[in-house]
Amino acid sequence: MLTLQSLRDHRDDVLSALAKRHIDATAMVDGVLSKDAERRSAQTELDHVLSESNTLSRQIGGLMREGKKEEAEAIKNRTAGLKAKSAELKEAMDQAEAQMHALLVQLPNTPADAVASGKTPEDNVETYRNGEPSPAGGDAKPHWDLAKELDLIDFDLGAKVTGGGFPFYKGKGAKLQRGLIRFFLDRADDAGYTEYIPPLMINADSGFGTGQLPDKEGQMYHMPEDDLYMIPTAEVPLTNIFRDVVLSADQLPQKICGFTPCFRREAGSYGKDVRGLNRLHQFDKVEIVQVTHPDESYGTLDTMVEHVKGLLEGLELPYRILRLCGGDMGFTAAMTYDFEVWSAAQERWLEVSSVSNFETFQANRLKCRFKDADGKNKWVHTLNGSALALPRILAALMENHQDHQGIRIPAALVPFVGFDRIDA
RNA sequence: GGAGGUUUGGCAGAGUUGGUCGAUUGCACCGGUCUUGAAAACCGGCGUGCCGCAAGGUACCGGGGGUUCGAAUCCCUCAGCCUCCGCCA
Repeated sequence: MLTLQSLRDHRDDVLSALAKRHIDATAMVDGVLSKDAERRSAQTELDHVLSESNTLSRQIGGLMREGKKEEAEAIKNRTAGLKAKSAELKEAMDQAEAQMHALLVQLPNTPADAVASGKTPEDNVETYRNGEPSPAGGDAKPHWDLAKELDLIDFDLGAKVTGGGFPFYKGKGAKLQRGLIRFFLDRADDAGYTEYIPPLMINADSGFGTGQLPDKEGQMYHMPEDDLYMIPTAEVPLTNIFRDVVLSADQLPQKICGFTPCFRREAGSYGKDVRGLNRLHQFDKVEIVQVTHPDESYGTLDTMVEHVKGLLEGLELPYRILRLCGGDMGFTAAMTYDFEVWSAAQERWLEVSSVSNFETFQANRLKCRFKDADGKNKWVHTLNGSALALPRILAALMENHQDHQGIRIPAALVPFVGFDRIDA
């Protein structure tokens, strides 16, 4: 959530930044500001009334102790009006505050300066490319065919046992999955990230902290009995570690990572984009998260991008990096780099990672601050990235490293999976 | 799931016959005196949000609600933690 302070101090800058998302937030921002002004004036008045009634209460206390009951009673009568008045003002203040908050949570993050204006994925800016997308090879097979022929993944069985989008991985398919997880975790460990195994369900407060709630509850599986949500990404439990926390400056940066399954309802998805491993309700992912000093976050974003590059190069996959334009960026991000791997068999780019800086947007929701050199508590910056999500990587490995006999395992991965080929 | 206990500022830990308690004290931390330097000792400071140019005011003693002129202290409710019992991987 944007900080109230930023709206108060830099209203016009906020509006022009949000314009890069192609939304006109003028009405909402001005609504926030007017509700805020309303709240403040109610509070000022309320504080005066409370001050007066506190004074009277103290007088009554004094008189009671001295046994001057009648004088005390006389003062008591004067408090009734103050009480009614303060209740009224409190109500007005709370209401203005609630209305202000309701508007504020609807505003997406302001894109960073370097983020391009733009509406669609076509407006994203390619910042790096490694390897060239090969032309469609005539006999390159999509991973869903390979998965069946080599008996690595059983989609139908998943559909029977659970439903569409919940595949079974089996045999070498399962081992490949397990090896990839270890490969990603070991690389994160080497890069200094502390590994966590977090809970797979989160409460509503955590959902709010990272921005899934309100409004996006439809994307998460919800257990109404206990009012818990299945995590859509490890970002949620990992980042919420820092909810309601004040860090000391020397505790920054915090670098943590974790492997979890992720659960997404993906309501509204359809068509070829959801074929095979392209879009699942349950998938595995290793997530990296950093909490940094505000001055450091963009440097950190770059190091996280470099980390993911290293993973893809280890897997020998052709990829490109896009800096998302305002219109294509998620609600909570100030800047996002997407990694896409080329699949000749599907003749398209597959998004395999997303690395973002949220600046203070999540910190403000999480109430995560650090104590600065001047002794003041200030918002931290939070960042995260997939490093990496499994299914599309698996798809890309199968599709890019297929030959006529089967699938070749890249050298860097062999120690983790225990074999160097998958053949029929 | 049942019974009981408990929840106070970074930590420890007072305060529950309601009344100058936002809160004693110790530790930690910051500044100063002393010292060649450090330690010790001594002096001072030391929670957070909001309103206010400031002085200052106001709110917060797990969350929410209530009683009262007045609540950390009483009542209701929810949650966390601990102990015992039950059930169970």
